[in-house]
Amino acid sequence: MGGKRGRGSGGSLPTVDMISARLGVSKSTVSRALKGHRSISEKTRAAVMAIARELGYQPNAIARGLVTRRSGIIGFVIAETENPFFEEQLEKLTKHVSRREMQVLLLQVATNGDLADVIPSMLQYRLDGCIILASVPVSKEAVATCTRYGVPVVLLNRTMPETKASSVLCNSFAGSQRIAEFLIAGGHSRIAFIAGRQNSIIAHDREAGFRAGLAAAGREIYAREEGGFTFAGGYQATKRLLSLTPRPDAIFASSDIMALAALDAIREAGLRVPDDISVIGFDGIRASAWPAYRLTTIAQPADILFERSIDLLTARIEDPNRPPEAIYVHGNMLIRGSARIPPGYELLAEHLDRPSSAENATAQKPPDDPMKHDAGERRA
Amino acid sequence: MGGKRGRGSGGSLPTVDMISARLGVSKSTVSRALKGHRSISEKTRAAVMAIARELGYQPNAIARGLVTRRSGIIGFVIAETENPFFEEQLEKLTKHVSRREMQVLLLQVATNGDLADVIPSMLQYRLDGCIILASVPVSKEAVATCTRYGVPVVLLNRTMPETKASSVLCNSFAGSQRIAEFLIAGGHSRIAFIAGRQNSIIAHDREAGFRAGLAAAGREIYAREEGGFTFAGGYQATKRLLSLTPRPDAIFASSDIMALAALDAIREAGLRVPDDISVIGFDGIRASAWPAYRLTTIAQPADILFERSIDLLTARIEDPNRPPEAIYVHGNMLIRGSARIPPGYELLAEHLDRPSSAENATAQKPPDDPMKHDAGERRA
DNA sequence: GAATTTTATGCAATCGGTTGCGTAACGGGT
DNA sequence: ACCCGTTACGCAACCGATTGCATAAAATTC
Repeated sequence: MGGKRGRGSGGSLPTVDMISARLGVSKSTVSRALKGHRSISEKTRAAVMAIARELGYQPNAIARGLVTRRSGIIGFVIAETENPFFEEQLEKLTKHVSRREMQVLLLQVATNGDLADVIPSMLQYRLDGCIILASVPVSKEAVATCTRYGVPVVLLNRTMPETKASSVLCNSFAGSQRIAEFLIAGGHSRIAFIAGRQNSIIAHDREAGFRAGLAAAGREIYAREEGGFTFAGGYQATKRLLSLTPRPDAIFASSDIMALAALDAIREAGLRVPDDISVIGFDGIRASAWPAYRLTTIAQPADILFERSIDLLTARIEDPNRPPEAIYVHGNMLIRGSARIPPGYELLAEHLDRPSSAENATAQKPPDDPMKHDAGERRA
Repeated sequence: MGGKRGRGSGGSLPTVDMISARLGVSKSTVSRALKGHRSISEKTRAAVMAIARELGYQPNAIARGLVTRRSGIIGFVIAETENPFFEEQLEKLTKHVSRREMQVLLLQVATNGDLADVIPSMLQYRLDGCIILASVPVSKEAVATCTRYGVPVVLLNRTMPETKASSVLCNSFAGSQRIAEFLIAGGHSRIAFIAGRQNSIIAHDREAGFRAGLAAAGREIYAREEGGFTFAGGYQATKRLLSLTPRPDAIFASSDIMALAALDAIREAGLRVPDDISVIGFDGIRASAWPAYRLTTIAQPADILFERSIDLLTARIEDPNRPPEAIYVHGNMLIRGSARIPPGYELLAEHLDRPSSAENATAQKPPDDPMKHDAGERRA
C-alpha cells in the first residue's frame, strides 16, 4: 500500500530505486547485482537479492525494453483462416518461446489483408522478431519493411528468396513424393489429387512433389480437384472425384483437413476405405488419429519447426547481419488404416512411425489411447 | 540513413524528437498534436501529421507504456492441455482485442503448474489485464496476487467468488439441463453421463445441471463414467458404458471431444447412432459438424464470451475499483443427427440452431458446406 | 610505504514518450 | 490604452530500468 499513484487500487510494484534506497546503495549497483554482474561483491549481491525477494521485485520489462531496445517479445502472426494444425500446436510454440525467456504476442491478419496490416503493431511494440504462418497473406514489401526496421522474420512452410526472411519448412515436396511412392507401391492405378489454395507455396510444393513422385514411376495424376485447404472444399472436391468413371482408387488430399472430408464423402457414397479407395493426407492433425478416420498421413514435426524457428530468430537478433537461411525438416509418415498398405510396408510401418532422427510430432499419448496401434490396422 | 545506433542493420524508427526538430516545435507539441489534443492549432497539427506520415512514424508503445502505466497488452492464459474449443476460437479473441487497439500476449501454464507460474511475466510486462481459460490450474492466491498488483482478471467458464476476478461463462448448468430434457423427450430410458476432469468447475456444473434436468422429470443418471475431457478418456469411458447390461440408450458426454470419442467407440462396437444409442456433447467444436459425427451439442458462443471478457477487462482497467461481476451467456443447441430427435423438436430444430438473441457461434459457413443441413438429418 | 592494479560502487545520461504548469501572443470589451 | 480570458505552445520532470565512465577503497607489487 502506498505507492504514490500505483495502478488504481492495486499496490504499485517495487522498483530498483526502492531496493537501492532500502539498502543505501545506488540504482546501478542494484541493477548490476540483480543480473549477476561480476563487478559486484558477493556480499552486496546477496543483500540486494534478499531485499528483492522480500519486496517481491519484478523488473519492469517495459522500462528495460526502452533502454536495451529489446522488447523480449516475438510476434506470432496467424491468419484469420482456420488452420487446425498450427492451432493445435500453439502450446509447443509457447513452450519453446518461454524456455528462451521471451514472450509471444499474437497478431492476426484478415483473409483479404496482408502482413502489412500488422506491421504498425510490430513496430510500436518493437518486437524482437516474428514467426509467420504459411496461411498468412504476405507481400514481399511487407516482409522487407519488417527486416528493414530491424524485425527479423521467420516464415513457416514458405520461402521468399527476394527478401531477408529466413524459413523453416516441413519438406512438402519430399513428403508428397513419398506418398506417391507409397500409393504406387500399394498397387493403385487411378490416383487422384486434391490441391490446396492456389498461389500458396505449400500447395504448390505438395502438388509438385506428388507429381514428381508419380513421374518417377512413369505415372501421372489421374484426376485433380481443388479443395482450398478447407473441410468443405475437400468434401466437394471428393464428390466430384467420385463421380468420375472409372472412379479413382486412391486420393491424396494435400492437407489432413481435406483428407478427413474426403473420407466422409467416400463413406457417404457407400464406399469402403481402403478396399474401394485409399486416402492419404498431409499434416498430422489430431483428428487424423481418431478411429473414425485413422488417416494415413505425413505429420509435420511441429516441435522441431518451432524450435528451429526460434533458433533462427534468436540468432538473427544476436547478429542482425546474419544471412537468411532456410531449414527443411522431414515429416514422419504415419501409416494407419485409410490407405492400402503395400507389401513390405507392414514391417516398416512401426519403424516409419517413429523415426529416431527426430522426435515424433504426435508423441505423447495417454497409455490407454484408442489411437495407439498406429500401424497395421487395415479396417477403417 | 543514420539513426546513430539503430537496431542492428535496420534503420531506427523516427521519434517524436525527430519530428519536433524537423518542424522546429517542442516534443510536447508533437506529442499532443499526434493524439489530437485540442489545445493544438489546426495548422501545426496538420504539419506534424504530415511529417509523421512522411517519416513513417510509429509511436513507441514501450516508451509510452512506461509513463502511462498502460502496456496496452492483455494476457491470454492457456493450459498445456489440449482444449480444442478455445484453440479454434483464438482468432475471434484476437479480432476483438485488436478492435480495442490492444494486443494479446500468450501465456501458458503447465498441467501440473499454477497460474502463479506466469505471474512474473504478467507483472514484468505490466499487462493491463488477463483472460484465463477454464482449463488452466488456478489458485485463489494467484488470482489475488494478480488483482492486488493491478492486473484485472477475467475467468472464462469459471467463477471464484472469494477473489476480485470477474467471470464470463457459458451457462453449463442450464445447457446441460436442456440436454437432459431433450433426451427425456426423446424417450430414452437409460441415460448415461460421461464426466469431465474432477475438481473442474465446468465439469461440476455440467453434471449438476444434467442431474437437475433429469431430476425435474423424476429421473436420474443410469450410469456415470469419467472421461477427463479428453478423447482417449471419453473413448474408454464409453467402452465401459457399453459393457453394461442393459446397455445405456443415451449418453451425454460433457464435452464434444469426449462425445466424438463416444461415437467412435459406439461405431466400433457395431452399434448404430441414434437408433441404438443417442449421443450428445457440449461445446460446439468444429469437428462436431463433420459428417462422420454430426453431433448434437450445445455450442458455446465464443464470440460473445470473448467480447464480454474484453468488455469486463476494459471496464476494470478504466475503473480499477469496479466490483467484479459474472456474466452468463447461453449456448445454442445444435440439433444434428447423433441423438434421437423428440417429436416436436423437428420443427424447433431450425429455430434452436440460430437463436435471434445471440449470434451463432458457428455461424459463417461456406456456401457449399456439407454441414449446412444442421437439423433433421437422422443418419449418422 | 609508495605506486599500481584490481575490485566495487556511484553519477548521470539515456531510451522515447507524456503531462502539469507556466507563459507569450492574441483578440475582444470598455 | 488597459485589463482579461483564451489559445497555442514550451519547459522540464518523470516513468524504471541500463550502462559508460569516473572514482573510492582494497589488494597487490616492488
